[in-house]
Amino acid sequence: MTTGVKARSRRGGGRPTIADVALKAGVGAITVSRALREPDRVSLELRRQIMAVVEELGYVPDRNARALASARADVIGVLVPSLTNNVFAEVVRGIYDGLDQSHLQVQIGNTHYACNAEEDLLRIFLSQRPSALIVSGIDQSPVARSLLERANCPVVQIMEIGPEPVDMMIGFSHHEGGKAATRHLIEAGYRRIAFIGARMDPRSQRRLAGYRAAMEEAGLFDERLVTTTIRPSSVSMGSELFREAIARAPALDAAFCNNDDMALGALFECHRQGRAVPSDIGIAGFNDLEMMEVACPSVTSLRTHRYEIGRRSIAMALAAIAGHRPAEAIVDLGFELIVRESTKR
Amino acid sequence: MTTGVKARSRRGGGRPTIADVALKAGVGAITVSRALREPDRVSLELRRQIMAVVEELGYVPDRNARALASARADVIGVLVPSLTNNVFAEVVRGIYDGLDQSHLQVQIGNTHYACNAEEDLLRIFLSQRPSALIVSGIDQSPVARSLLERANCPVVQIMEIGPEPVDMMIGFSHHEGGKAATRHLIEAGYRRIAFIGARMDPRSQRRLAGYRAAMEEAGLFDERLVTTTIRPSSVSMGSELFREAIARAPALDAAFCNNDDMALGALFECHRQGRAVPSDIGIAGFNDLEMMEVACPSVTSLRTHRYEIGRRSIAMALAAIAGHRPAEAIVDLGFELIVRESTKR
DNA sequence: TTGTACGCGTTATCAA
DNA sequence: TTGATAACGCGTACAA
Repeated sequence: MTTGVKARSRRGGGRPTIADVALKAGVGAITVSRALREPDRVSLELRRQIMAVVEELGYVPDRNARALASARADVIGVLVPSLTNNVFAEVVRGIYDGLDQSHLQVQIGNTHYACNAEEDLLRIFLSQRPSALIVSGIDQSPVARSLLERANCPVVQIMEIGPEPVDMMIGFSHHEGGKAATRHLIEAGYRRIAFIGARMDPRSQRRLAGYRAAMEEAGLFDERLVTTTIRPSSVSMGSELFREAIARAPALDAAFCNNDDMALGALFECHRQGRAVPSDIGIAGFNDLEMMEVACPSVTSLRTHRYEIGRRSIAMALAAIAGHRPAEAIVDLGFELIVRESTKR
Repeated sequence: MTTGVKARSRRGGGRPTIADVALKAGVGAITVSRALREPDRVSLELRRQIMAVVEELGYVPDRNARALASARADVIGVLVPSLTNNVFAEVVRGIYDGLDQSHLQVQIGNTHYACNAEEDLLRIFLSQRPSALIVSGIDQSPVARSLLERANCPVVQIMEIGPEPVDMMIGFSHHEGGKAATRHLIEAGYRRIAFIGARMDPRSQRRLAGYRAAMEEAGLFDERLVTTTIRPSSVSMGSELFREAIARAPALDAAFCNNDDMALGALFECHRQGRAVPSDIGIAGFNDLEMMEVACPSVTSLRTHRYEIGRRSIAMALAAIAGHRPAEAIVDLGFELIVRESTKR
């Protein structure tokens, strides 16, 4: 017997180990390891032999042992502020799709829009030595940012772009988006255009800033047109804030909502109050969820490429893991204004 | 020196290890380990001493090493068929909330409603030796079921209940739900009640069966009233299938939709076609998403306790991990019919 | 291309 | 209550 392999007695639950496979295949453990991870470096004959034994024994590599030995877990940590928010649900879908047949796994962390939760999750992720990290937004706390900078793995910030990436970035400008939607309402002939926003996380704040810039540019800005809350956004919150907005500014003739759920709520509220959309009130949303197209009337919205962001963020991470730095560290995917019935005055 | 601890040179990235802490605190490595995991078994004095060093060095236990040594990862694997589906997004939210301050982590796997993906993900999860598994539905493939039975950890099946749990179960009867919603439409005076369903996964199939049972019971069943597709459900698909349904059965006077997105799509389509809801057409959905309440008209739906399911499934898993088997292996959370304007004829 | 020796950081076991 | 020793299962470094 030329191999020094021996099957030891087990502490754990009898699962076959690499040593069992090696023994049965008559090769060294390391050859089994290579046959699985870098098949090209093992002769065809041995490889086949090994794979047969792997099948026969139902051998599955132990990820924990692998991670310990290589000081790197085959995990990509993903931090999102919400999973019930359709937008992030689609980002996550893009991430899973972009992963495709990679051997890596995604681990989702939900920060609930709280930066201390973000720091905690980051620490937990880092304790696993992830292969890469994907985080939402660009407003990390100083602590979180410092953790990311010392993460010793590729980092992709998604959904937004800004001047100082930790590493890589892919998203779009929420400020420009807010400005574009507002300008469209102005060009459509609306004048008393309200901003309605819930949650008001940093991205919504920037949309509001874009709205404000466009309104001031046109000499139309009025504080009373802005109605916001930090409470979570939802369809019913859209209805509620629309009622508030009308109370504050009875003459308003349009509403730019910080997302599509809110826009839908505003639309329903208009129905209920007998206000015609778009003739009495124009409505524009943000993100362009699938239902905006089919609503009655259909709702103007700013399409954001969130699925694409998810997909490409993973691609960037995988490339970086493989050692290929992207030509551009910052990718602006932009947005697209989709004009529909709700703003055709 | 009474301790045999020595700090070795590092291959990994210089993170402090338990040996560093032990050395500095003048104790054995195992004592540090215990101080962190079972503080009660370490004297107060040593514990304080150790914790101070932990703080000072910023020591974080390596999860991979811990998992390897204990043959158990502090991970709960969760398998859901979708994340963009609001229902599962809320289940997942409940799961995260139920986890609370537990040291365990959740790892989400998305099966995309495909049972081969379920098997693959199960294998990946099992290769980590998870502390527990939570899986959606009760229709696992024989292979998946066998993997679960040999998983050697608590298993919770969620969203449905059935006769033969792998281990534990929490959910409700989709058959009864479908029956209850349909009976309500019948009692409200509707006769030509269509069933409109997309995706038609096993749970939707059972809703359909419940619909059929109620219709046959009332002598109202007609094949032509059923319109389904395996394509994914969405608001626009609701509109599309409603048009199909009307083409197949022009005299239909109500629609029971297999979920709320579909119901909303049907509602919008009625608006577009000038059909009054609820007088011309009654509409009922399933799940009772938040927006059903605020839609115009508000939409009748069957409220399901999906957040609660997530929350309690984790509680059951945590209890089982701690060795406390529940009194009842099967928990039926039921549902609640919420009657609103859309079916008030 | 293949194998040997050893380290990865922690916990289980058993002894003190 | 505490510690020495030996796993845990695999990958790295280096040698053959």
